[in-house]
Amino acid sequence: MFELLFKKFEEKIQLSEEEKELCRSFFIPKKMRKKQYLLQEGDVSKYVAFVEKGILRSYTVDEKGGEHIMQFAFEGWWISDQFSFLTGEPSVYNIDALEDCELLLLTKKAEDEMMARIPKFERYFRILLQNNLIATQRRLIGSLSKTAEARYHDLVGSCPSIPQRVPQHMMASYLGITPETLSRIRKQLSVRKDRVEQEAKRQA
Amino acid sequence: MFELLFKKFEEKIQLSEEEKELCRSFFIPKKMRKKQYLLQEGDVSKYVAFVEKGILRSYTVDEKGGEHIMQFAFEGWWISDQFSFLTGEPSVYNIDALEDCELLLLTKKAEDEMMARIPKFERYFRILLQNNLIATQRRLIGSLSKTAEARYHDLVGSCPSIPQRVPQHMMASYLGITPETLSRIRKQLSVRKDRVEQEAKRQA
DNA sequence: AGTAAGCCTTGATTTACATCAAGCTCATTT
DNA sequence: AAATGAGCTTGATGTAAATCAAGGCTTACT
Repeated sequence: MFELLFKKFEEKIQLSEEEKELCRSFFIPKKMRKKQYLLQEGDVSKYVAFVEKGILRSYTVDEKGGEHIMQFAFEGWWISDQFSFLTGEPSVYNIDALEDCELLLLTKKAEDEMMARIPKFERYFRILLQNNLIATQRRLIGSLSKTAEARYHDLVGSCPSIPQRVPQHMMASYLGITPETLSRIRKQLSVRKDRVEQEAKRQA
Repeated sequence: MFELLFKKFEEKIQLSEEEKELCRSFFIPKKMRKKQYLLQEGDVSKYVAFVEKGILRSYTVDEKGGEHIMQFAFEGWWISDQFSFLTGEPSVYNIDALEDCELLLLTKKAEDEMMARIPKFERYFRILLQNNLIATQRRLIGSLSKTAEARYHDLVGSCPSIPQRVPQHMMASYLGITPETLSRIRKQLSVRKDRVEQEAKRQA
């Protein structure tokens, strides 16, 4: 259950066996079924979740009922509403499972104790927050300056398995475009790819 | 010089007179002329800056030379490239002054020592990072789902003095639209406002 | 098996915004 | 005082993407 978590930790910080043992005790394992909510708008985010298996998404719903996906979380990623988690304010996000999932949950109390007992986690959690900010800033600049096609290209580039694992209308929602537009973009891309492949054949 | 800084601190944390005295010693006061750079793309961000007076902006420049403004920083705000500041990597942002400015600079070393000596600043700086993330997320959702007019409305709502203090083409860059489009939006808004005022007069 | 429901595609039309081009105003330079 | 240039406006035209509408393909219900 904890293999992936420790693998991820060890990309950034080193842990002794005792520390790992201690670590385990802070997390609550949880299985979730597809479509199940981890967090609903208006509730307080009690956990940060580490994804051992499956995919989740966080999203807001606007006045007209439109969904806007803030984040997808695949295996090895973290997901939560950081703001609600830290402040105890009700969340504006929903988080739900796109597939059956296995999670490791951390409460605020557990996180604080973890940082107190193993101070290098201070740094670790700060890096997570940092990376989240950077990714969001990049996405913002992209959404202000790039075409829908370029944004789709970036998304698939940074997460190649996404078209296989996430429904197309959700990718559209993440990109801030309609499902129709994404469908047309994909068609164009495949036509263009075909042409390139034909060229390559003719060359050979 | 430090009045505004302490006022801002005291919105979130309490400080004794000794702590304030100690605090002062960590900051480097700096005056900047209009158009002067605090940070240039490719350099490492050595400071976080607190703005006592004036306005700065951070922005990226794309391949085609287009500027994309990430942030404006007015009196009482903080500005830096958090990523470069924390990691020591070269920055992708430029930061420059839109007016003559008075800043209080904090190096990484000073920030660390400040947090070590007065631990409540751990919390303070985390809150800053947090708020930055939340604001960026909100702006992202807006840029994906709202019209240019609604985004302009939000901007002016959250910072009413901005049209007086920031050139229009920079607001356009922040909003991700052309100066022409912003000009037309403002015209429409003023026409609509006039109509409402005429109505009010007729009522009276 | 049959019907419904969700998801994707495709076409026709509309809309928001970009681009291109010209002219205006005001501050700065010479 | 004339000239230069930056910033804003306005109009004409072009384009990316939204909207509206319909049809086909799977998967799920009963």
